[in-house]
Amino acid sequence: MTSFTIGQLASAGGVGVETVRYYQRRGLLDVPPTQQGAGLGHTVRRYGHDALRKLRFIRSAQSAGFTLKQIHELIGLDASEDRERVLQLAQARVAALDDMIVQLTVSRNALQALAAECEEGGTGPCPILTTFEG
Amino acid sequence: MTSFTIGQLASAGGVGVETVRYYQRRGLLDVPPTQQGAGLGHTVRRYGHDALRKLRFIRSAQSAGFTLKQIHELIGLDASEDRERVLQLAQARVAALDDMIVQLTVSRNALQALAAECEEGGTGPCPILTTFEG
DNA sequence: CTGGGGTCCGTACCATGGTACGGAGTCAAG
DNA sequence: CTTGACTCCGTACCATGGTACGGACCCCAG
Repeated sequence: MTSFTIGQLASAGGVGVETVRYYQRRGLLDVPPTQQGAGLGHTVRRYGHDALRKLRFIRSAQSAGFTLKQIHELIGLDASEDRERVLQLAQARVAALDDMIVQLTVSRNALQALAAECEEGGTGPCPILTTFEG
Repeated sequence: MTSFTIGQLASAGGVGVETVRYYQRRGLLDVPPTQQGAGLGHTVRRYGHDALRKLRFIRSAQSAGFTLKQIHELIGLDASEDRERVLQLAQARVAALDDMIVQLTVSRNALQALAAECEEGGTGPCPILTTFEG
């Protein structure tokens, strides 16, 4: 399959059609021209692998904590010469991710302690509020 | 200081006054009675350490990825006998946090690789889109 | 006794990231 | 040649987590 309809693109990217259209509105994905000349009177838009790559990139970058706005910038920066800016964004995000990872790990351990206490203990309340102190 | 005004409570908790009021609307924090009998005609509400503890709990639980809705439930569960439910919530969140930590770590490393490539490399574009493939 | 700063309360507004809806068109199968 | 699935497009709506605004009140300092 060398090209997709929007529905195929969406499911290949693991999102809904409406989400693809939303990304188009946000300028994250291109809206390809309708194919009208090629023999059959298509009015449907068709997407190539580049679109799928971009869509997957968006999802990955999102899971790295970039906002759609930042992803928009990243896409513009891809294939640009502005290594400074890319470096800046990447480093800032690495630092933010490091902080988040530490924070989440702390929380995770606190919660696990709570779970352990809650599991083995006899009756009476679990001290949820105190879980996050200290 | 044995009691706070809303402004003092807010800044002790590291949030804005409006945020405290928002939490009250959501049912996460109690709205104390106005103190009218005690000599002076206060119409201002006063908050104790319990309120501050709860506020701090909310912020911590938020950073553990709980939504305000879930935090609402957690507060209700604190001091309850429903160890089952607490355990369930805690374990689910630990699992979710483990996933997130893994995911963020992957992203972090990908970004650091991008940064490294972008830093040392000569001229030409940084391959941002390909950073998140594989 | 006049400010200025705080509180109280309701209501409105905001950004983010979607999700849903409705009408119109098109295409392929039965 | 109809039916069902899909597309196109604009517009509306949603949840989450706040933030801002405006009028009224109150208290303390100058």
